[in-house]
Amino acid sequence: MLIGELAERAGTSTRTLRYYEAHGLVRPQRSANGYRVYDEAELRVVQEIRALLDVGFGLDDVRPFVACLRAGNASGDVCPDSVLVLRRKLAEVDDYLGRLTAVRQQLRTQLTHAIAHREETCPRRRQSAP
Amino acid sequence: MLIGELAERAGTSTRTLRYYEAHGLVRPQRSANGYRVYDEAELRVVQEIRALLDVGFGLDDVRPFVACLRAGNASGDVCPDSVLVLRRKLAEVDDYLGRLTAVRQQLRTQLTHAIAHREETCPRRRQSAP
DNA sequence: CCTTGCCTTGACGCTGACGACAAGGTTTAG
DNA sequence: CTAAACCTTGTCGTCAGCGTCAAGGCAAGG
Repeated sequence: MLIGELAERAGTSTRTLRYYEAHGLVRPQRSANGYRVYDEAELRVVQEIRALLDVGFGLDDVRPFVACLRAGNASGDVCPDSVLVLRRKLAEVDDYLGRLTAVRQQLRTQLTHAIAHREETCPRRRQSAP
Repeated sequence: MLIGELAERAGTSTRTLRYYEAHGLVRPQRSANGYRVYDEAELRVVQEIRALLDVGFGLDDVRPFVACLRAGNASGDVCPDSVLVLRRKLAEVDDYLGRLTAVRQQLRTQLTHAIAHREETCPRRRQSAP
């Protein structure tokens, strides 16, 4: 399988696949003319990468999952290193959820405050709300 | 007040203040020698900008709030344009909260799945958990 | 032979909010 | 006279995950 086919089957671009390779996540063979040749297993790997990136992982976070897949596991998350990353990410998400909730609360407070002061002076505002 | 003093009082850098000016958020006068001269009101403006950026706003979002302050209002969020931005941001935050919650759920699922398959083959793993 | 359609490496662009420098002018204190 | 401590504009670097040319090689069909 050449890079174009893999890109299409994985729903990405060739640029993306070369980028992953440059970062050590995908290792194709090379044919005599220098073309990248991928085997079927790499499709799984690329799909795993895409799924994790979509969820908010970085390329560095993805490495253990790829290694886990390459080690012959059916899914990339059953290895200890992957679990560590999963735990860390879950903690990050929880933390971010907390801060985002606080932000949301502040926004609501500001909104109610703003609406309570609707009648105050505003720039170029002459119409009054019914 | 010169740029250094404002930066210190606002808890930012001079670079930041020049950046805000380049983006039309702060308008200092100039003294004879070309130095930027800020009046007291600009401190409030800069503080408003910082507060909003901390909460996740972009510089473009901040503009209506600054205009509102300049229009003589005690706080920057009481003007209609500011309220629009607040509403939009609240919606964005809500949306992001939803997706983040879904991600969190997926992470938890993956974790339990991974732990359930602890005994499977993993790269360089010889010790068994007690 | 020529075109089409793959593939290769290399290098710049993008987004946002600045940090970090460079090279120089001004003012004040000693 | 000079050093210190301000200030000015300008430009490049940062982080991430690519998009987007550019310039060229290789293979197959007409």
